Amino acid sequence: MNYWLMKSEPDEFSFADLQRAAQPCRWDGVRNYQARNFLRSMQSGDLFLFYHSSCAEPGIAGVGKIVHEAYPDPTALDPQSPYFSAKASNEKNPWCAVDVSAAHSIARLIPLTELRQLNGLEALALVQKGSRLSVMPVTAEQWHIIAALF
DNA sequence: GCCAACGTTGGC
DNA sequence: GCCAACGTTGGC
Repeated sequence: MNYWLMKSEPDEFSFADLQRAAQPCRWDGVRNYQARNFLRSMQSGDLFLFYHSSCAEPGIAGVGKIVHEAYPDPTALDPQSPYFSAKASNEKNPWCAVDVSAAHSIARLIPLTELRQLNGLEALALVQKGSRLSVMPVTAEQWHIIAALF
């Protein structure tokens, strides 16, 4: 089983939204090749840290799990979608999505400022200067350091 | 709202 | 293939 971290703007889709959902939710709209490649590596059952970005309190809001591996992202083909991509066609869609559900809630949001202070997370792209990667792997070691705060 | 840093585009 | 210009991300 692998661990991941994925960012979402809570104004768009928050961890609470995922918890409220009756069914698995599609994690779509990823339009960066490096992030896309990580989506493709995901397996059903993997856990991920649900990170809130571009908001008043950036940080980890909860834990989700992957319930369906990567498949072509339909929003890339939808001209009405903000994630529409002229590069994509039915025959050849470079973008993909996964399905996720909430795994468990955590006692409090763990702020980015606190994550930056932890030892052992230096290699995590999230805390590296200038990094904008929205989907990234988390090692078991990194996961346990963070999970100790749940 | 500001701005640093990044990824992408497109001219050459 | 280089690189300047541009658009986007995302913390502050």
